[in-house]
Amino acid sequence: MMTDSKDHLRDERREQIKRAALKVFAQRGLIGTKMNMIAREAQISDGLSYRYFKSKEEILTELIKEAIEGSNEAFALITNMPGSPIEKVRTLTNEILQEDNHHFILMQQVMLADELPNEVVELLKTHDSAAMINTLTAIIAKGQHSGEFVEGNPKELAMWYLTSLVGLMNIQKIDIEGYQLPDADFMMRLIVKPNPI
Amino acid sequence: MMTDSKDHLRDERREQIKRAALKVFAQRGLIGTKMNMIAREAQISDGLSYRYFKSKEEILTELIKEAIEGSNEAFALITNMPGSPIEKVRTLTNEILQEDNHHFILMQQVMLADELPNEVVELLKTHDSAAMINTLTAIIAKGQHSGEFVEGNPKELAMWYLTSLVGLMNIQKIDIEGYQLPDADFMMRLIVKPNPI
Amino acid sequence: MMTDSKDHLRDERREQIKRAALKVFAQRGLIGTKMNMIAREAQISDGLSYRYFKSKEEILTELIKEAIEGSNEAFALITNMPGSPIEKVRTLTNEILQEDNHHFILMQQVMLADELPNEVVELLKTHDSAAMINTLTAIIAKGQHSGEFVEGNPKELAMWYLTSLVGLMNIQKIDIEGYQLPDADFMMRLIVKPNPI
Amino acid sequence: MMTDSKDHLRDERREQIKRAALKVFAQRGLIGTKMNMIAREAQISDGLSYRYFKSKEEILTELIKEAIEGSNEAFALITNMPGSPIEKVRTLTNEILQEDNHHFILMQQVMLADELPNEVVELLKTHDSAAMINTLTAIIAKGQHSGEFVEGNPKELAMWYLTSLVGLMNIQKIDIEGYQLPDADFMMRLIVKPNPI
DNA sequence: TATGAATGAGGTTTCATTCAT
DNA sequence: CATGAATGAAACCTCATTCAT
Repeated sequence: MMTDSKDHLRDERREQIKRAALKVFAQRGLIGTKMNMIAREAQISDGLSYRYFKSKEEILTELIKEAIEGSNEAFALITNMPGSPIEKVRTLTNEILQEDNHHFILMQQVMLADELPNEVVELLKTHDSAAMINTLTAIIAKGQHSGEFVEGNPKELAMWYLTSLVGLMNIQKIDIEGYQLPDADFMMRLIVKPNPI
Repeated sequence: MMTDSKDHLRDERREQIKRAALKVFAQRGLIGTKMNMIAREAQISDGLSYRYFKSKEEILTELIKEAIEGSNEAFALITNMPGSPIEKVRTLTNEILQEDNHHFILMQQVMLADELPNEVVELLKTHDSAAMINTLTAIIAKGQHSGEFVEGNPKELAMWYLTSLVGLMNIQKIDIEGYQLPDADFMMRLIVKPNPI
Repeated sequence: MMTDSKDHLRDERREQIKRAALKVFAQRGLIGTKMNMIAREAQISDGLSYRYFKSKEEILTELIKEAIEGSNEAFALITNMPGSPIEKVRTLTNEILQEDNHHFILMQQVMLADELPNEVVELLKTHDSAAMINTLTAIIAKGQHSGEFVEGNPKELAMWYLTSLVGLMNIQKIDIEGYQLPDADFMMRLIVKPNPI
Repeated sequence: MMTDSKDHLRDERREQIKRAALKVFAQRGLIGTKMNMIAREAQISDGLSYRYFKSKEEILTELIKEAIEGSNEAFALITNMPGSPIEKVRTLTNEILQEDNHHFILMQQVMLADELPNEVVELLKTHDSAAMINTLTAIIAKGQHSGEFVEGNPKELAMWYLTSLVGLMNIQKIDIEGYQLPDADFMMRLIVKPNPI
């Protein structure tokens, strides 16, 4: 039907705008991102975004919804996957350390911001960053039992590991000659017990 | 004397405003920081900052000047101090991991920003973030020779270590129940060769 | 009595401030004049003017009152003085062309301004710049009869002469190397019939 | 073509804003002119000027550029034109005494101002108000030789004549019932030797 | 639907006025 | 009385949003 085609086109546009917005939000921050930057990145005119989104706020809200979903999925994945704690942490780490993973940066910016749209605040309650930490805490505790992970308060280890990882993602935006992200095993040295030879 | 007392008061005020501004800049970013936030944080009226600083830009510029000096000092310190590479890295790490160390966060924001005041751009040329990395690279290379540090491209290790550390500082602003920064030795697991038992 | 001495001191201060204000108003215009400029010119602190005048507006109002009085006096003088029309115009011209005659410049600025304090507006009604022109018109008409002045509509001649003169006063503020005001006889060439030889 | 039409519209708007600004600057002075006055005069919203000019300063700078060009042209004109000194001065005088000639008033305000944008200061160096005076001085000297002009220091005569003329332009803004500018020959009485009969 | 010009609320800065010392 | 630091309303400027084409 006609409508389907129309809807399809409309969805394409929305995705195009969201992709552009995510990139700019991640690079410039929530306030540093101007609507005309999003428009330029999406190669559309200044006014067009408003046919697809009510406001800058709405774009942000949708992006955060996706980010939360992505994050929840990532944690569901490692909760449910088979394998040793080390393998689970490696999977999670690789998930986060993707070159084009802007969602985690966005989440971080959102958590740092203080004046958020109400709807975003509501969304964040469904996310409970503590849940992420608790999941990882459980895995680490298990790994400690099996002797794979270093000793220490598992919750603290989880928080330190996650914040290091997310911080690293954030910092990668700085333009340093020849910089590339480390691989998962480098970061995992923080919590994995060294191989006794 | 009168003059001394006046000058003293003036300097106190300037410091008060800079302290407030540093805190807000670190939390909200360069653009996200509004002058009225600085004023509120410093508990003064909106207009008063302008008796002490020509503009928001001038406040930022002074803060960055201090941040660069602090960073340069930290690296000079570990370059000149006696001791093993491990001890040097531990000193540097502790220097960075101070609860109230907003300067590194500010530096990071400055390096991420795209439209900086000219004077700040000039200042940054005197800083050369590469210098920081090179200093650490040399120490790591030496530590690799003496077997203290893990193998791998020393420059890459330096960059990864520094960005993890700075990212961690940045992320600590997020309000997580019971979160405190890790100590130096936790982070140093990233590059220090484990003690063979 | 004590009070007399106090009042005397108070009046001195008021004069000092008014002198300073007149100078600055004439140089910088009504809006261009900042209260701190007046204070600096009067060599007093920023706040002190407010012990002697309710506001910037009040200072201006008093200055204009004086300017109007001065202008009225000048015209009364030439109306009543004995002598030929030429001598009367010369007296008036010299009155205006005084190096330190800021009052005429102030009057002009006031007449150009559009947002004036109400009280000033009231004052201006007592001045009626037309009165000045009418006085001069009468003198010129008389001088035309006696053959001293050039032909033409006497009112127009009066307006042109006065505006040239006042404009000249205004322009003298421009810093031109070696500039000094012309004397009365130069300006009077505009309306005085040349001496037949 | 599309682009041409767009550019054309843009230029029209810029001209509209400049016209409005010139009128207001001439009437209210550099500091007395508020952006909202320009907007109201141009019948546009407060923010729109900023799509066409970076700042109030830029508007002023462009206007001054034009004023300087106009002034330079006027003096080039009389330098190069054939004719007697009297005819040259008449041409110049008529050039200045145009009802809608706000440029000379603007120039005067600029020369009176004390805090000018840097670029304007640079521009003024290309203008050298002394050049204007020197040009006129030369013409007057020549006219004195041929007996057309009155005796006296030609440079002084030039300065007095010009300042009277410009001051007159400035003063015309005052709203006097039935006032109109004099013609060139009236003003030229200041320096032209009277016709002996 | 798509454009980009236009609007106006909000952030930055200035300065008349007040107030603690 | 005198000072100059402090205040806050108003001016300059930016940018999210609307609207004419």
